[in-house]
Amino acid sequence: MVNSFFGEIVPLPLSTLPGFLLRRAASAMMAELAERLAVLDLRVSDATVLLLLGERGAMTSSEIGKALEIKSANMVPLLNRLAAVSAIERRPIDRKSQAIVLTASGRAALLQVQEITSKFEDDLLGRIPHSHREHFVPALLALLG
Amino acid sequence: MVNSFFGEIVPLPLSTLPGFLLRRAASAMMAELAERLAVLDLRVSDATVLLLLGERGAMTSSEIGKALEIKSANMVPLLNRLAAVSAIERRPIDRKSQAIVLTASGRAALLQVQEITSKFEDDLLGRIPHSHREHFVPALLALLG
DNA sequence: TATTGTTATACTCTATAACTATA
DNA sequence: TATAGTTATAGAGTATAACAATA
Repeated sequence: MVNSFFGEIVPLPLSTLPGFLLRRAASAMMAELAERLAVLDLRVSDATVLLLLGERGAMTSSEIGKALEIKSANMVPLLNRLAAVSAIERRPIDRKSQAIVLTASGRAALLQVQEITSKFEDDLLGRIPHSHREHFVPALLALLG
Repeated sequence: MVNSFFGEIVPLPLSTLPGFLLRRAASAMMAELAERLAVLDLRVSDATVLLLLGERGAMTSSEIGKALEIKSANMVPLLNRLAAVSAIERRPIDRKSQAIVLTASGRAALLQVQEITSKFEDDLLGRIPHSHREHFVPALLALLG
């Protein structure tokens, strides 16, 4: 046995702290989602923008940023990545604002993102026992309330 | 009304996705905890190490890293920060390993950390309606299972 | 005057590679 | 040979400040 100068390593330290568990669960979930989206060469944030545009239709960069809590300065490289693979286009609205719209290729990518994320969300919920499952989303919504 | 070229901004986009909500909730929670711990000039990860040492007693750096899922390379600056404020000491076990132990000052800091985190965890759970509250930790544990 | 989009920059967290000294 | 601790470094997310152009 290695690595036990001071006793056994228990699997989950600080496991009475909901905040600690919440952080761990989110971190593990994000890592798994990132891995699944990697086959599309998309980051989680990239895929989230595609999903948002699919849900809402065309939006400006600042609208996307407000919806997803991404600072406008950080929207620039994100949209540049999506534009670099021709998933989105910037179309002038006036001389100040521009619409971010999905291209045909972007809509095709969105379909794949939707397939991956809906499977992922099913798997995620599926790991929660039935008796607790229906309480999970309401609890998260309450925390965000 | 500003910022609505393309319609109303709804508060929570993609709100049917548990993974998205989990990420948001964890992010908001971490930001709030970081803010509360800032009065002690401690980062969340620093405070977590103090809590772990308080729970387990002396541990090696690699043991702490394994318990908290922190790579050994990233433990170095973390422990350096705690040592810089004299919260911990490195005590040689043999010529290869060293025990990380709380100093008197570290134990005093731990008491303040415990006060802040227990209040924080109470507040966190308190935001979840009674009918869902008891299901929250079991659901998170299931996700981490 | 406030907002949009942008550039530059910096900090935090996390990850890998490589190294030494030792078990 | 495997482990402990360390250094250096890089990627990713996130934050602020400042700016030009426009509403």
